Amino acid sequence: MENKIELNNFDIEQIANSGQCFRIKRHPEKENTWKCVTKAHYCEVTQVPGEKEVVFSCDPDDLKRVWWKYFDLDGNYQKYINAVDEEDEFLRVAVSEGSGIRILKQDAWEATVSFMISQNNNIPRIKKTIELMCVLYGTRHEEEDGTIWAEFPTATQLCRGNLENIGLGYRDKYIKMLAENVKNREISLRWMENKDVTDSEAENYLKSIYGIGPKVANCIMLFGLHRLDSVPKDTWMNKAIAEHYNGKFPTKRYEGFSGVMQQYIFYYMQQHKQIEEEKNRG
DNA sequence: TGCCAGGCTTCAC
DNA sequence: GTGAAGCATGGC
Repeated sequence: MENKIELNNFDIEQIANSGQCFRIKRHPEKENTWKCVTKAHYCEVTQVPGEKEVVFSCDPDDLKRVWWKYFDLDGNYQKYINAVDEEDEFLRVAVSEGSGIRILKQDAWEATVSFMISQNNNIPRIKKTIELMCVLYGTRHEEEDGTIWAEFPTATQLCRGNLENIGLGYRDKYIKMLAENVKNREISLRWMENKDVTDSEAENYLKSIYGIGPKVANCIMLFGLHRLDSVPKDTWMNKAIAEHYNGKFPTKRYEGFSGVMQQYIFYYMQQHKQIEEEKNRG
């Protein structure tokens, strides 16, 4: 079963490389194809770079129920792009280079653990560690064609596993405590999915968790709770804000979706970091 | 090889 | 409330 649809402002490669998720992987054999997992669902997404046509390998029901929401396909990203300040040359370029990015609606639990791991860490290593965690402790599945994949481990599964020596470094104690507290229901992430909960209430609750500070809290809010006004400030965002915004990003101007603008900037910074490194290598 | 990474906790002040 | 040290470890 297969679904072929045309999408605007959707680029699976940009999404995979935008640093908001760590489990979308390029298929090693199928051209222009990416392997995606969320909760207990697996899908292969195929798109020729620059083309609007996108093929989802899942059945139509899963596309509608699961992946449509995951990729935020009801979101009007052209509206966000049109809102960019014309005089903001930096943001205009960043948006034009990452116009296929969408803010994924990831599972809140997975986002919380993933971004806890991400602190003071590099993206290749984050991906590797999360993959190992999934393979070791997550529920495994096999597709009809033999593809094997694993769910992100639940809190209970993580409590059963050994979290040392899988590359977590000093963060293992944060994950261990979080998993135990979620398992014992002393910490709950679901209540923050309620729209009546304000962003600052969610942020303060997240920051009260051992191992979560302002940056990780905002990542969880943006990528796991789809609170689009959250702006995570990591070393790259801080660099961009210092160089182009005199130390203060105009969140007010982009009220309601400033986190989307943040993502265009983060992606731009990542892309140009790579370009600079390649230049330096010759 | 040494510096850096989608930072946080702890402690001094 | 602010500032600085310490943290594990792989990527480059």
